[in-house]
Amino acid sequence: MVATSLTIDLNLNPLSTTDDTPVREVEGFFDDDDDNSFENEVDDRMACYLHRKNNENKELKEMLTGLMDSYNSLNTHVKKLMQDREELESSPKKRKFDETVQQSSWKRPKEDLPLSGIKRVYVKVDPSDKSLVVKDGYQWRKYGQKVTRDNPSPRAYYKCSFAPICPVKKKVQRSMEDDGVVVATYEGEHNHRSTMQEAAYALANEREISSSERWFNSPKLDEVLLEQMASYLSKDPNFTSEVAAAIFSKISQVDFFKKHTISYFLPPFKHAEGTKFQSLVNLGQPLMSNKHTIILMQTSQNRATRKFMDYESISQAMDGICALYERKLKDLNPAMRNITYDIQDLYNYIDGLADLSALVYDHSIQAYLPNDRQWIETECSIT
DNA sequence: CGCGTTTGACCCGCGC
DNA sequence: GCGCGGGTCAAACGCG
Repeated sequence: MVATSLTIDLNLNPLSTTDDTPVREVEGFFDDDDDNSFENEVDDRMACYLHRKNNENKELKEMLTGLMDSYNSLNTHVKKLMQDREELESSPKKRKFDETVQQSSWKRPKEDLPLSGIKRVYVKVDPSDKSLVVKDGYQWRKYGQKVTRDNPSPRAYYKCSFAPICPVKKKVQRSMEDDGVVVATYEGEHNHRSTMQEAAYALANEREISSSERWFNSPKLDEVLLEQMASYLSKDPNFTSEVAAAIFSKISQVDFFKKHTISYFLPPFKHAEGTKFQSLVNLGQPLMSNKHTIILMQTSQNRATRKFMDYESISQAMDGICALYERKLKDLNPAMRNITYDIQDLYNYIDGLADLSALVYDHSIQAYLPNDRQWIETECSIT
């Protein structure tokens, strides 16, 4: 399993992580029998590299567990506050009314909600926005609106757009206590994925299948996903837990030997609106002391040869470029068992590309800064 | 023209 | 049985 993962999934060229010499040995080209000391050295480096990745993965898991704990405690606290507030504000006269209507699903006490498959969600909204729309990742069809006796604000009734296949309904009404809060009550469980989950699954599948390379003209799932996450996270506190849970569950499934771990699920992309999402992303920063780097490459004049790769650090990006060059060498010289090259050969390869640039994430300004091929060549010589 | 929203009519359960 | 109130239906409406 380990060996398989290394062979198939690692594009990092671990050999180079501690290699200061400009002369490189192309991976897989040395003979199995003729250089055991070199192999041992490689094994050591592999083990060291894997150990580092393992530790990194542990840190990621700890971070996400911490995130979940923080969220859960905060959620509990908020629920308690809301409950206290409701109890405080209900007068003896009103209490009689509440006791009556509690028999309906709408006024059922929160403690009973989980038991009856009813979930209530408080969502912060713009007080001037009267639309009663709560974005939660699912598509809804409004089928009614009523003014209720206890609340001057109308109550909107929605069915899941997959009805009658999906039985879920929701009611949305502005909170009586706070004009800036709407209360969404959900009945039933969806028997399908949300649009958010669809995007996440598609993204995860795409990543697992295509590894590190993607075409420019592929669907912009990242952007869709990020926009949706940002939107939902900024409006629906419950969705935060779902996203966090989804991320945690996905991370747990990812083989830690694969290089695409947290950077794939929490890429440090800047988002103009998603402040809450941004804060979630920032939680990953201690693990992102490396600068996330995107390599943009066009190997020939044909625009179809455009592609991009992303890496967790500049050095890994440089390794990625070297690995591409080494693959090209291997393709050009299939009969040769050993191929060596020096840094000038690599420069020639870089210069021969139709286009090459690197976008390096700068944490201080939370944006990517472009770098030309001259800069890449310099970095290659350092790495 | 299709699809989602609006809105008045209707249904139903509950309390009196 | 009647009235009340929440929930649902479906025709009308409006928008892209």
